[in-house]
Amino acid sequence: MADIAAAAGVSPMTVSNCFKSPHKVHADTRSKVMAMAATLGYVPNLIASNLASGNNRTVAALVPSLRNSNFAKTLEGLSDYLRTRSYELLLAVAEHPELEERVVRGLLGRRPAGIIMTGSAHSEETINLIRQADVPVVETWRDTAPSIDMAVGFSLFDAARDIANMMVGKGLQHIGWAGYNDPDNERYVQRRQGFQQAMTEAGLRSDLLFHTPESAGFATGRLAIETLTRQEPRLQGLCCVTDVVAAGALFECMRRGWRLPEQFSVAGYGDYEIASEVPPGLTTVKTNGKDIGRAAGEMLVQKIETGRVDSIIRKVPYEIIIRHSL
Amino acid sequence: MADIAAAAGVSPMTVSNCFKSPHKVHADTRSKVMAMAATLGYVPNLIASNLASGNNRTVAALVPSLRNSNFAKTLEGLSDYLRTRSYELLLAVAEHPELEERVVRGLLGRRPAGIIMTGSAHSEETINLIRQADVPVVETWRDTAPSIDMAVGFSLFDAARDIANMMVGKGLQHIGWAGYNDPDNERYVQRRQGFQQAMTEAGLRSDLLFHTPESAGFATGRLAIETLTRQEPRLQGLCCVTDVVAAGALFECMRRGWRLPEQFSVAGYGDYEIASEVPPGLTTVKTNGKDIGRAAGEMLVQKIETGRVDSIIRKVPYEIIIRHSL
DNA sequence: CTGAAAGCGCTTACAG
DNA sequence: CTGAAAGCGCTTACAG
Repeated sequence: MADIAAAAGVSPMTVSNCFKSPHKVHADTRSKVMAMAATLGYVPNLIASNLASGNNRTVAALVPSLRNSNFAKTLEGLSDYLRTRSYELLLAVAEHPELEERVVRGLLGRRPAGIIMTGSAHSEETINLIRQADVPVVETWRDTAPSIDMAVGFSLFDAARDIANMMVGKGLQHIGWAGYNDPDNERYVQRRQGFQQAMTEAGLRSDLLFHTPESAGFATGRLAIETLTRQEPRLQGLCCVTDVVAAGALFECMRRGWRLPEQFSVAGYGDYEIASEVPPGLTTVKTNGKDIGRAAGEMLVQKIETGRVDSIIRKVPYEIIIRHSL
Repeated sequence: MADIAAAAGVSPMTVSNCFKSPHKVHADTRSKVMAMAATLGYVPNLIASNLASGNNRTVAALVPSLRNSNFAKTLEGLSDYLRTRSYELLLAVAEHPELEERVVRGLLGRRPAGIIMTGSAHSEETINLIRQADVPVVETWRDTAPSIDMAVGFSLFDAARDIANMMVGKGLQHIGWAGYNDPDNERYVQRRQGFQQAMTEAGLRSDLLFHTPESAGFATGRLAIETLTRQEPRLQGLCCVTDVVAAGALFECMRRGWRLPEQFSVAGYGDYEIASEVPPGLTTVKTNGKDIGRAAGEMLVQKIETGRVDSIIRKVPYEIIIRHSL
């Protein structure tokens, strides 16, 4: 900045004003300064600006994984919104909860204006660390009382119960669950509980459960059919924790030559792209990750800029998409 | 920092040393300072540190999309590596090339120690902007001469030619291509050209091409079969720009009751999870996005810290995975 | 081993 | 409309 001030024959203060409050400076000097800045390829140093002004237009996001397309969509929705508000995104991926504290410490050191957290249970230390930093936080994919500050999402429990109820409504009597067995992941636990609730309410067995680690992906659906049909040969349908698992189940049905939905029913979760393309089309819960990301950005920026927010919890709708697997 | 210096009865300089060069300070004063820091919940302000020391442990990454699982994997590999080296990741998603310059300006303002760019053609302005900033840059998913500084990837052309050659080797005479028609995306163009090269070398038609926008996803495979079989009823195989397209083609084959590979062959690209699960198993090119991300991180950090790098271009291997679709 | 001085590149709050 | 002074929270390069 000093360079361009010298080159343009003005004070650094005037250069600063050209960028921050252009109306405060005479058009002639402004154009001289801007021309100089352009030829020197000057880009204002935002970190010096942050330090001096005390406001940092960056938002930190903590996600457990980028593989998960829900989180990828959330991040895209967030990123799109932040760009419109000229905030930058500082991203940290912490697969293991043990890494979390160290990672959060790294983020906090950059003094972000706000933090977005996604999924997973958070440790006591992490939560304390963030509380002490006294920075706005929104937890995504959550509609229950936020553990720190704000939350945005929908009830995973309700969504799973709704689609399981659809299976009950079709008259199925023997319905299994194919899920992932990560106990740290409360989102998976909530879905399974929603399924079980629906079964219990209908007076059906709620213990036809099959779980694998999340890494199994498509294979989970196949293995669930193999295992649960041995356990209950009258099995008529499978309710799945994600569309990936459901697609795996559908592939297994194809291999076995089962006709859907006459001989067997499958329900998914997520409405991923594959849901509409895999024959015969997957009936599933549509969850809008991008909307969650945008809503999280809106809440966070509102809190950062005004100090308050309309509501501590924001709900984003989900819907059941009916196709032909059920 | 001043607070904890006062509370511990030492100078700010000593507090700074406790964090940066713990060996330089007496164990007793150090433990007193650290205890004070812990009770006050002090996290060093890295942005002030950056400004004073002139080195900023953050790396900026520019990606066109997070939906693309190749890029998500690259980012994960990069993020994992950067964490081990205590660098933070500043992420920007710029779908449209027009946004690129503005986004890059935002990143540069944060004075990152290095930049990772992914995919897409970059505009002249963007390239000049980055050159002027004089910061190390690695372009990923590219094995040709870097447009700015360094590159890591493999030949998308070679990989596509190799798998197309496998189809030729099976004796197929009428082979089509199903791709995406984004001319800005040189990665898609290179794959199509690899396919065409193989066809030309084998003396076969290289003009059985079908394209849709990338957003069509699975549908592209289905539409390609519908369109190309009308154009060439003897069509025996389809070479696809990604596994998603190939899976869409496979679903269409199932709907038509075609047996693979006897009646029809399909080749994919990417070895996504779906490739191994969709019946009858997709023969495809395995590309390791995570390795590319890690290699990009290694090159960049080496350049940042030593000022030089072993090689300006690094190749990451790909391989053909043989299953039953071909 | 400890700390006083100067400065990183900006901005805030003024005075002219 | 323009700019001199002081300061953001650290670090560098020293002196003690």
